[in-house]
Amino acid sequence: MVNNKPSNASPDNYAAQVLGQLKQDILSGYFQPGEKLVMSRLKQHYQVGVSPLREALSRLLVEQLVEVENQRGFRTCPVTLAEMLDIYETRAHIETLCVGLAMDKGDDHWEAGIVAAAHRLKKAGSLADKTHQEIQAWELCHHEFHTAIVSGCASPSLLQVRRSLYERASRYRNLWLNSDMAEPTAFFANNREHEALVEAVLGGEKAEAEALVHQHILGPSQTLLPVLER
Amino acid sequence: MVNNKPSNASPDNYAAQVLGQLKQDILSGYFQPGEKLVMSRLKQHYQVGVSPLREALSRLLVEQLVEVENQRGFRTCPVTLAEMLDIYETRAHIETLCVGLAMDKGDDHWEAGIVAAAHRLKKAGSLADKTHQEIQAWELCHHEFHTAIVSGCASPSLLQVRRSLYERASRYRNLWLNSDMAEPTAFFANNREHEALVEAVLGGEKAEAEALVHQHILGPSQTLLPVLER
DNA sequence: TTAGTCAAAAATGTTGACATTTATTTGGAA
DNA sequence: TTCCAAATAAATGTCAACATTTTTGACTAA
Repeated sequence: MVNNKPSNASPDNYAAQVLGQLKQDILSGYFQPGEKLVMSRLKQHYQVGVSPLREALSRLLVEQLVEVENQRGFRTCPVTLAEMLDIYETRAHIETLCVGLAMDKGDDHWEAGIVAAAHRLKKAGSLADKTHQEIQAWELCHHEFHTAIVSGCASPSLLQVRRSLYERASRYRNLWLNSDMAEPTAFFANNREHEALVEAVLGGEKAEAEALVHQHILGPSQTLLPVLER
Repeated sequence: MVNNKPSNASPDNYAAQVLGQLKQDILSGYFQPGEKLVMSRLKQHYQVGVSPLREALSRLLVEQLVEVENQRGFRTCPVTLAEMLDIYETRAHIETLCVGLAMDKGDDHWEAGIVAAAHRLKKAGSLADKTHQEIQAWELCHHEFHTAIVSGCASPSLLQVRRSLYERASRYRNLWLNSDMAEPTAFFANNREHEALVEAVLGGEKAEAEALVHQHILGPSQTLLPVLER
């Protein structure tokens, strides 16, 4: 457990701590799709006992990153083309819904947040010739940009749905980024799309904004196809 | 654990078994909102040990039915007016989205399923003068009716979102049903609404169907207000 | 080479014990 | 009566041990 013994100074018990690590290792591709998660190996790798591991895996079960079979233990969920397409389509619908509601409810403060996030995204530069780490950093900035836009929908339950779907989609994105066929600039939109979206959102052109964001989310799924077809 | 020892004949371990019971007891109101879930008492009540209980509670954590604080254990999530309204609004949006997509994608087989479910709902009769058990049975039939309609959207991830929200909303509905102010006929729509919805869906009137179902889901939330305001 | 059986090894899921933390109670001082 | 500190009781989270189940490997027969 990286010698990070739970104490009063730490708000997380072992289960909560190892959850983050397990999730990261699944989403990043360290554990392969369908891989058996053997307790003895996890114990060694994460330096934590069976009970906290089982608790963390129980949470990942609900988040659909692992599956379990009685007496046969846990394994990472498989990845499939059908699921990837489904997740991306659902994400596009949800994002569109969020943007529309945000535009209905948003105020000046919300608009300022968008402008700031758009600025940061622009400063994050182009994706050409970036390392894997840099691409992940860029994507974080990109995600925060979109999060700023949808934050105006002011619906905790809807935003939670959005977060969960984003996470599940990130596994597919990483699977592709880790492959030898990844070309980041083919997946991630250039800055013109972002500017057009900001313009539509701030200009109150709801139908335009919705169409733009729907395509913005759904479009890149086509790029992921090849990694799931072989 | 009702002497139901896990065996090869049973696909569920203790954690999976007690999960169902715990969830039922939270959603039905046996555990009050904000109630501390004390392990020693749960052990006695469910006749199962700490580990399976913690695993089950870890799953309920993700499903937002319980919350946890390190070293202070688990407790049921509070219920709030704001959350109830948010959940119902999100449900209305999601249901509308599902219906719209189902109408885009549905086929004859899907339509037959709707007609059959509508028939069963009609045979389930009126809600006047029904016992608590009978109301729950009616609601199950009602839910299956709506599920038949949305099933045509053919999106597993979107339907999972729908199921999760329905579950969270059911806690609020039960809270109200258990109160001394419940009048079921005030909450549950009469059969005319259902017939109108079926007519719009099967007639391909998408905008009409979407408007009807949106109101159908969102409307009853007003009835729940009083139980959360005191 | 394939299929089946059996034994050994590995893995799973659970329990009771226990160190630690939190909550409650008791007693004393102001 | 209220507040605070200390003691006690209760609760939490984790672990090693272990019964049970599954998997693997070896062997034999066809």
